[in-house]
Amino acid sequence: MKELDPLLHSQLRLAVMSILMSVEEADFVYLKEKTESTAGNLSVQLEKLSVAGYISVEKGFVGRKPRTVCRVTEQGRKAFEDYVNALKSYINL
Amino acid sequence: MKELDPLLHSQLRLAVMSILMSVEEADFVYLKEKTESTAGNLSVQLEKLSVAGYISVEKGFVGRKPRTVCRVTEQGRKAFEDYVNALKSYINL
DNA sequence: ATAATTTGGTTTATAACATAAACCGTATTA
DNA sequence: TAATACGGTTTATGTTATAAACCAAATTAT
Repeated sequence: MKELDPLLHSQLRLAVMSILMSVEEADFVYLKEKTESTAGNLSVQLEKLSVAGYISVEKGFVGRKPRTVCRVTEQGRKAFEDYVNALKSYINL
Repeated sequence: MKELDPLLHSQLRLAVMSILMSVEEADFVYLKEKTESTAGNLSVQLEKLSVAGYISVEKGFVGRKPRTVCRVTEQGRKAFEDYVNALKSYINL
């Protein structure tokens, strides 16, 4: 049985990655709404994905309001695909 | 995005359930080998699945050696199927 | 004008969890 | 009879997820 990448095997991080896999880019507010997570939890998990190199996080301003934009990286895309393949050995489709 | 049953969203417990879904019954030693887990970890996770009603655990003896046999329950089977369906909303298959 | 609330977050504290290490009783082997 | 292995359980430890508290800036209400 293959190992399940612990960085992806977490509900919130998986949800974030899942969204980013299908959307080119998404900002903090959008991710928070879509995942129904708290801001604190989301902030922590985005940081982890970012440190792992699975996503890029751009912190900027729109007018004077902060705006954090996330994108999945090539590395993240690959990790996600590997994770899905590993999962298949657990839940025969 | 659907919730992922936290009891199943754990590598070892998922592996155990995955095995039990396809095998009628399996004993402790078999599960330990298949999952490559430590006995301690396996013991703890089996207990959790058992308390949740997802598996039945029969502790008996073969001669004087202990033998623990596990089976998935109807409730467990349903929970596993629900989990798989929930997963599909994360990793579009 | 200023006090209260909202927005967009981060940091810190806490509780749950996974895992490993230590242990136990019985059997077997040296 | 001493050491090792088998089949586990219990306890301790380190991570992890999550929530709570906080912060700065902007907006709304008084």
